[in-house]
Amino acid sequence: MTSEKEFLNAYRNSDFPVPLLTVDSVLFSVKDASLKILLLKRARHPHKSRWSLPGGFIDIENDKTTRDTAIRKLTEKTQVTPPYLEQLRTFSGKARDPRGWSATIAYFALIAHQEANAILQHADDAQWVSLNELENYQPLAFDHQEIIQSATERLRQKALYSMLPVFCLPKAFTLGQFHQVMQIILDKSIQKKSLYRRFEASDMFEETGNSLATGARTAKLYRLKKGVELVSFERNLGQ
Amino acid sequence: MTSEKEFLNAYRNSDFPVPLLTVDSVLFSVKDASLKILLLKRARHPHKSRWSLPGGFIDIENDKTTRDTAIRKLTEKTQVTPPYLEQLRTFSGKARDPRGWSATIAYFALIAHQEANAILQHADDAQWVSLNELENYQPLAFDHQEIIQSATERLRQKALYSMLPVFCLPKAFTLGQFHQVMQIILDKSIQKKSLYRRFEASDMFEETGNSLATGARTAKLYRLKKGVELVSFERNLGQ
DNA sequence: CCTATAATTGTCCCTACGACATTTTTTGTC
DNA sequence: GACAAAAAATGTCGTAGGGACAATTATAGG
Repeated sequence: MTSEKEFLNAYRNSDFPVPLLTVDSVLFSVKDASLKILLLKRARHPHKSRWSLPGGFIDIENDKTTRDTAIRKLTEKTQVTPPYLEQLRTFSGKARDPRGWSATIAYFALIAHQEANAILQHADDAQWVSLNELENYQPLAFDHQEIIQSATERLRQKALYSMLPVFCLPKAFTLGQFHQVMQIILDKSIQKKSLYRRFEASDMFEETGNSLATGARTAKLYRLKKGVELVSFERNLGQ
Repeated sequence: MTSEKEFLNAYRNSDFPVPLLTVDSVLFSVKDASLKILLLKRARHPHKSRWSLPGGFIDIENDKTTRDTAIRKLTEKTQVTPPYLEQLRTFSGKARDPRGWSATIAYFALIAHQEANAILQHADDAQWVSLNELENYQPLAFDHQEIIQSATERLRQKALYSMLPVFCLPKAFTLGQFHQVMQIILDKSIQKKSLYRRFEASDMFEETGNSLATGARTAKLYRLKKGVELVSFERNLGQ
């Protein structure tokens, strides 16, 4: 009968074959009136030079959790940490990676493209790709097509019952901008009045005091209140 | 410049330290008027003899995906595959397992306790534990407490906008039983009328033709229609 | 046949969203 | 400086669907 201490001393992780484990993120943003995601051109095998999601292996020394991995990989490219990041789910299987049985923990994130544009502007191995133009980037690496599909569904679902899309806007934004972003993400028209009612009911925002000339009459600017949680509503928007 | 083929031939998974990867499931059922989960007493190190969720390592040879792993581990104990199984999320980190950096892909499942009782009856290392009595089983192995917490929240949330709890009932069931199960899971009273309206609107069920004497008037028995999907409603139930 | 009890159905209320009209505010033009 | 244009912001009313609870049935057991 061995003690737990003895057991742990004798334990070798690699005594049997283990799956590969990675982390990948779908970073969403709204730009030029369409919903886009960040894609990177793979510099290495496998699937070299295919387009892929930002991600990679866990750094066991430095990543406390896979959330850290996701943030680290996103920050490498954008230089900023996205204001919203949530785990989607894990995709696994024998066939999804030619190196062998693997699993990837997928995250999805939102950011205002203005805040993530620094280097991306001139990189030809990193690009904001509209979901409608994904077909021009096929085949994507691994099962990233499926991950993107799944993340998009989740984003749309959440947009129906929360204010999630504000994280695609800059720190200060107008209701009009929010309305637009919401419509772009959901890909359908939304009643302004319904949205504004929720906006106020959520109690997540405050006026900055300034306003913005969007063309005609100026619009009040709002920002997230400090430390608020994302509120969920009891009903979904829209038809 | 190496080709992908050459790269793959040279590739060794274990050239750098990798995390442990496991799969764990929270199997829910309703029994004796309370929501219970299946716990197993660990037979081995680490955390030997603590109570834990059913789960374990992926069998790279035989599991096509982690869903297979979850089912395999659940079936070992209950001899039946649960009628509902969904991925929750992955829990990871340096500290959650004394063997080292690890991740577990958590699933949650529902089953009618009547259908999973065969062996469990007399096993003293497997037990249906009410969520209210979890404190008597502490400390649970690893971070299983947190996983259970998270799974319970998800189950409750889904119960508010779907018929999910029917999977805790036998193949044929009455509306009264469904109402009870719903109330037990949500831990609050639910309007019968609202539930029945949804039940019909979902169009997921059909009468079996039989009825059941529950005491006074007999109640019609229903069953899931073949091949239906779980319907989601636009609003949440209840205050 | 009568009664108790649970199953099932009926009604009316209330809330939050949909549709769309109206008013307000600002910029720019002549 | 008055007016037109356009988006911002607000008002109003209809409606769907859940909440509350009352009313009606169907059975088992005397």
